[in-house]
Amino acid sequence: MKIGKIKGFRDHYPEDMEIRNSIFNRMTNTAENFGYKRIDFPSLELLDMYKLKSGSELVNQTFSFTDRGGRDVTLIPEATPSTVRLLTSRKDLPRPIRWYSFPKVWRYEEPQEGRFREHYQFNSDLFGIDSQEADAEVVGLASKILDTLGLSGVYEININDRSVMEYILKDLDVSDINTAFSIIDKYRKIDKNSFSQLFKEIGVGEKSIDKITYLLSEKINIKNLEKKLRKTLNNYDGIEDRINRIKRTFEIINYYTDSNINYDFSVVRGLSYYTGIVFEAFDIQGELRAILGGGRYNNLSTLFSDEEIPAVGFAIGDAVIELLLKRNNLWLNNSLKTSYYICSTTNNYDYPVKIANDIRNKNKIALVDITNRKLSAQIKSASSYNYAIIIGDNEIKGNSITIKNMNNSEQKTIKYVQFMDSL
RNA sequence: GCCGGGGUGGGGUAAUGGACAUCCUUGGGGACUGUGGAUCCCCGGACCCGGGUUCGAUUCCCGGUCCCGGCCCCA
Repeated sequence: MKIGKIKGFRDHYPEDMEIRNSIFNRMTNTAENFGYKRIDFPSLELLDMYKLKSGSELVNQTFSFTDRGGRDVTLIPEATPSTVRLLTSRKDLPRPIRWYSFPKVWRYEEPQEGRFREHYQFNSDLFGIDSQEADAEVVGLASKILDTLGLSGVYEININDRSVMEYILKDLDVSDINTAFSIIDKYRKIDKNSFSQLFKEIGVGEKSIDKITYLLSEKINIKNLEKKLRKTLNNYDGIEDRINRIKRTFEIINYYTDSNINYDFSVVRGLSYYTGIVFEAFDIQGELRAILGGGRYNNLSTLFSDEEIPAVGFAIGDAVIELLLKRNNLWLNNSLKTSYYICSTTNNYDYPVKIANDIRNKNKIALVDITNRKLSAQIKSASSYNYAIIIGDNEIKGNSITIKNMNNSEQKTIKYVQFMDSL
């Protein structure tokens, strides 16, 4: 009987993993170049960790079960709570703290384009500083990662601020802020009438709805942010400091990337724990769901400890990135390691094994064909490597190797010491 | 959880209520006893699962499952 795999889960074969590794390495390497240190944590956590955070229907969207000890546990649906748990468990860490992680995360939802039940998620966070510099650094790292993957010009980042939105909504006499956020989150998915209707249902007047719609109607250049708010709000002065900070944040982000950065009032993110800046990256053509998302969550730490630790971070799932890279012909292996496939026409492998070892000591790829097949079959196997090295009685006697470049078929026999010196 | 479209060797496909299920490709081997990606030959490998209708089902019907996509939700 054939055993299939579980819905929404993926297998990855070598030809896929080579590229995946190469892409993932570029992402982590960029984070390390920013001074971020890697952490890791269990794939299984207590369900309470997520109940604390939001409660609601979250539990239905996780892979959860009761273990043999009667504990309710879940495969982690996101990295942030675990990251904050690690943070609050160590009081001795010098701040600011820059961490990244690259776990698999799980969500029990119907698979669709760019979404699986298991996926890799790159996360990075900056703890201990609540400032425009910290906000800009994290947005900057996010864009730098996309730039490093070759996506410059293909994406844009849309930024908003939860505290600004809260101020605006209060200024416009909206009382049910949380529901208002979830309506705003739907803005780009539903038509204007339904949008207005939802706001009416929570008792928002038509004038306010018009103003909200006016703000959300388009992504704007940061230069126009103040003007637009002055025109809309009953009282602008109370938000002035916050707007100035955002303007500064945008200025600093310009030092990290040339990509388009917009202010977009419709970006609020689904998570309830965000307190300041929130941002998402999208492909310019708007064909895919968000490439990455993040924001500031200053009070999440209070779920685990008494101390409030400022935090700002973001996450990138591998699924949408993969789609986007493939659409732009960037899903490529950029590993530069040279590879050698050693063919042997004798069944004495002493010399080939020694050669392979020496090559590996030079940090290059080498493997020995130990099949005893005829040479033509071995050469065929070698065709996916950079070089074939042929070893027979002649080479053994002469302390030499015959090396064939598999790209242009050029072949020569040289002394072994000469070959090693050339590596 | 809901809706739509799908499921034939590893990948891509053809046909069929009835006999050994088609072709391409990949893989293994050979023609070629020390030279690959050409050609030719040989070999291996498939009807998603269960039930129903039928003398007989890969084919028709129902259910399930998985895949693709959409909704809900979004970490």
